Amino acid sequence: MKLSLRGEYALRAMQVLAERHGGPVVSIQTLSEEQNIPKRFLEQILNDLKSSGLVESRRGMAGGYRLAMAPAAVPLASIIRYIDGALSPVSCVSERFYEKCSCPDETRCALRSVMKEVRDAVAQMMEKTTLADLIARAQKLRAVPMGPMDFII
Amino acid sequence: MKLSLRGEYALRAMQVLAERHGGPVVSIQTLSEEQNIPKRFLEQILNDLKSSGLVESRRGMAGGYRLAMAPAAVPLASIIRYIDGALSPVSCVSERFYEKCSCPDETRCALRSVMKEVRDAVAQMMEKTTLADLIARAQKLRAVPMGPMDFII
DNA sequence: ACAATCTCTATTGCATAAGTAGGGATTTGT
DNA sequence: ACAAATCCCTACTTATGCAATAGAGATTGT
Repeated sequence: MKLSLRGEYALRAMQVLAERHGGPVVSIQTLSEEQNIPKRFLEQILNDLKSSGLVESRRGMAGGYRLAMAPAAVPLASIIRYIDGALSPVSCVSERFYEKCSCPDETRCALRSVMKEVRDAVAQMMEKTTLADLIARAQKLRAVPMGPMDFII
Repeated sequence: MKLSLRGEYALRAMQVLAERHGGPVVSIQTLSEEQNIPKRFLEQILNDLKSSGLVESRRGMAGGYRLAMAPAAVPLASIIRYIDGALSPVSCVSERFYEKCSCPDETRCALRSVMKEVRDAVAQMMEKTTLADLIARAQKLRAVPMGPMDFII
């Protein structure tokens, strides 16, 4: 039930790009250092994201990456789907990555109906949360930076 | 974001065992045929489930497996967690399989707070749904066997 | 020209998943 | 007692995908 590291890196990089949206492009170097992501690996991931149309790049000395659209227009689901594939726990309930499963009767499969609800919950969450929401959350978290336990010393 | 095949097989086998709860034990052979699961692979899985205490076995000629407890006492979450591990999309939000992540500040990570909500949604669903619920669903699905489109011809 | 960047393809190493195999132990039916 | 069907256990194989690394090329600003 896990996201790949690749997917996690993609989300984190995209969040940084979203925070700097409007400013100059951000280099892999910067993203890599800021988020502790292996540079060469991140390079691949950003290349994929570029193919997806979610980011644009600028080459050369002052090159780097930026979002291809406004943060509010990019749901997390798009990023994950492009990098990792299905959001569904089993592919027989996936809308975009459907594959037949080996169970005797898919139409009457009780497990399938449960998994469909899980899928819907996850998809709805990932669909409605955009990079802009991520930025808003980050701001709130900065405002109340510490958990309750951190005041003990 | 996917369940392993191993996990899916486990759930399907457990569902059959739940349906036959109270009756005689069910052999691997039967489970394998009924659910189209490779026999030898299923054998391993059932062995694992036995170690977890969720099923009991009986050896010998009329041997097989049965649930170790009532279907209503077995949430899907227990099965998945035992076979596949965490329900969380990233391990830094997992309650039982927590691992530190590589992001600069976990306590203020916006992505993490989103993932935590996803985790909670999935966990709640898997926790509240038991094998007994699965049986109930299966009965409802048998009562209304076909989807609307199936009436066209 | 040069340096910093992105671009593209390939390769490697590693872990895990999925499935297979063989032989042993236990129970039942005859 | 014996055979047949089953579970039990360990090991092995094979495939797949993930994570990371490598090298050579293209683009841009100075």
